[in-house]
Amino acid sequence: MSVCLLVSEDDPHKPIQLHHQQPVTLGRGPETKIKDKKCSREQVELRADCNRGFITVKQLGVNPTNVDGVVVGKGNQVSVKPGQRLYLVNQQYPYTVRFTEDTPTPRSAAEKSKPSKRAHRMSSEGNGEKSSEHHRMSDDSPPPKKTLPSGSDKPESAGHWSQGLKVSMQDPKMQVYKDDRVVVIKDKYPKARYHWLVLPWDSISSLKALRSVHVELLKHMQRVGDQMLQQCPDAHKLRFRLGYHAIPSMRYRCLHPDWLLMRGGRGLSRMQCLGCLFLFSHVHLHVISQDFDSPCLKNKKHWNSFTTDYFVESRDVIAMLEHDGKVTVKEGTSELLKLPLRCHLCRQEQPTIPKLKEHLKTHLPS
DNA sequence: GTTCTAGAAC
DNA sequence: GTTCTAGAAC
Repeated sequence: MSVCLLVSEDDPHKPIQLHHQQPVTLGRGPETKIKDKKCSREQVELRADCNRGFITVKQLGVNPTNVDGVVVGKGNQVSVKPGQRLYLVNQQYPYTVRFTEDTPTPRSAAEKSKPSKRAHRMSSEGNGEKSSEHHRMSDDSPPPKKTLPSGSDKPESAGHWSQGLKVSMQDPKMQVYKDDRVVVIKDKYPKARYHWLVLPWDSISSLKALRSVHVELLKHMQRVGDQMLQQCPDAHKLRFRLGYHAIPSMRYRCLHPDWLLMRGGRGLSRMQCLGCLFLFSHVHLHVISQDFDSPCLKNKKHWNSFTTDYFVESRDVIAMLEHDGKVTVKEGTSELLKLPLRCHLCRQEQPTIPKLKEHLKTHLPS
């Protein structure tokens, strides 16, 4: 496993080593050589995710900690990746993070005993939870733990400012399946009788970001999707499709409560907060029954995103990746969302959504 | 008058 | 992504 180094930019002291998922509190003191009273002795809590290559920074002190000029805010938490600059307090004391291969430095007892493997969760978030080790699907798990609906896991604090896909995927109540690589959740707004999302723990921002190295993961996602059908009581009478939206639809929206303060007049839109952007941009496989019998299917965009080439079959994505090493999305794909409403089964055009819904009933299995 | 959509706001 | 709503369509 790699290690994380926090490198001081202006008054160089030895880089501070952060171990995977071990919280470290930093502030005024001999370790940073910061004497500025504006900086609390416990200014920030840092936690590195050495597998994914970022750290989370929680501001503990009263005065502002910044990441690239954006205020974190007391009690809030953001992620910092290599290339970003963390200012401990008041735009001063810049640090960057670097991930390097393991050094001979003695490792913690917790880490010594285990082989290097991926972690199975995103960084922990939230309201001052001290440790999530007990319910993290941890590195030292015996062979991939595969579970169907698990009520036993302790819910992880969702964090007061983030919501959406990431929270759903980490909330055990939402999970219908999980293993060491993926988690399956029910879509919060299902567009059919059965609508699951298969999400990799490793965040991939969009189809564009996929490369050959992802082939195995995508094949696994498809297998897991197929597994969902096998345990679906209506699988024999409903048709299903497994695929991706050509352009990711899960929007990332900054939900920091003090977003206005963070903007600091820099014109940062709610859609551009780096911490949130990272958390919300996430490729997901739709496993959806073809009845489209759902009150959540409300408009043309919903319909066309599942019934035109905007919806790319999982096997096509995998084939493209194997053949070309990447996935290309045809120009004009977003225009497909505006096409007239056409029944996916008999191709009959329907004037409105309510009429389409009436029509779909004629195709439902008796 | 009601139904429905598209676009803005979130 | 959802919700809200003005105004188009009927």
